[in-house]
Amino acid sequence: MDEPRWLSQVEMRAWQGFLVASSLMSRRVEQQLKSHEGLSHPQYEVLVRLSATPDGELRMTELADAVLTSKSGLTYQITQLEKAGLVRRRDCPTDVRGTFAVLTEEGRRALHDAAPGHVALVRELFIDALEPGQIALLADALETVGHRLRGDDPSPSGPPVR
Amino acid sequence: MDEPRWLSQVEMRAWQGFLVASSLMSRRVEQQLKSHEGLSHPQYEVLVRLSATPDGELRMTELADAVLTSKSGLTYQITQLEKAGLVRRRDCPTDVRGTFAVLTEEGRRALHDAAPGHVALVRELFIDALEPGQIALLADALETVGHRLRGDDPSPSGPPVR
DNA sequence: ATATATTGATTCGAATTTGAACAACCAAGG
DNA sequence: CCTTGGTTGTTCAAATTCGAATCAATATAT
Repeated sequence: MDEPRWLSQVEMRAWQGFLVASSLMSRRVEQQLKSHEGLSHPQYEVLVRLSATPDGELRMTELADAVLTSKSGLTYQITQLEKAGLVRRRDCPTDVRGTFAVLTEEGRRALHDAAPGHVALVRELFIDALEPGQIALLADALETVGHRLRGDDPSPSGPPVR
Repeated sequence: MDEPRWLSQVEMRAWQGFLVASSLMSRRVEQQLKSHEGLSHPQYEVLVRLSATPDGELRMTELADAVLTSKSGLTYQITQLEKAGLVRRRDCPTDVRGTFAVLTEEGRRALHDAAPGHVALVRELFIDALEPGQIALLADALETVGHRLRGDDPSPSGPPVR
């Protein structure tokens, strides 16, 4: 790492743009959700994931992976959501250690109520700021980056020695 | 807002991709910086901004705006950096209320040491994952989104009446 | 069967973030 | 001059995040 390849101007713009967009978008989404249904963004994501499931339930670890948070972070959020009545915990019948997070009816309603405003904001600040062609390219590019970040990666930087 | 326009599949992919990339990238960068020079990402950004200045100093409010953090958040980080000896505070001569954050020599060295590893990570996970053409498109798209988020916006939704 | 390793979820402490409240101060107009 | 409004940075409490440690239970291997 003696002589690093610095970023070109356009690479810098992309990276800076990414940081700025991430940071500002995150705050706007957070504020919007909090002011509407009193949800945090992580909480909203939890509800979305649960609702996307046939039974409205998911194991804690699976859910933590899905919403990209630590296990302890999810424990905290589920506790909050449980206090709010939007989710409840259910013990796993086949594994005593396991716990399901289950979407309640009230949780489903909260999501139903929060979704339109949330989508409207995302559309206003993100989607509608861009040309349709840009959206498609963004989707591809960001998914590529996501794969590399996840590690389901064809070559992290030269093939793994195995 | 009675009947919201939901996201199309490709719009969903773009948005999800953005969330995933933001979240994972943020964590990776954080870990990398912390393990190398013991800096957090916000702290690194502070050092970068200060070093980009002729005198290596910036008013607190300006700096807070530059690194996209709240004023109180910056106060906290500068205090941390001051404890670490990488930054010091200097009272503004012309405005008693004002404070400059000033990069110390040690701070400059810490940035100098941390930068290569940081850039290498950004390159590995973000830049080098993409084709040059994708980088350029990302740069444009994300800057557009950034402008809208900042509000220096030609049309938040319909041109301003002026 | 029994020892060993792995997994599932929670608890805990430390670090960080935000917005509101605050105190002191500058700037401008009357 | 002096009031009025906006600015500057900090303090404060509350919420949230993470990783390490923990404890129990399960899976695996011998």
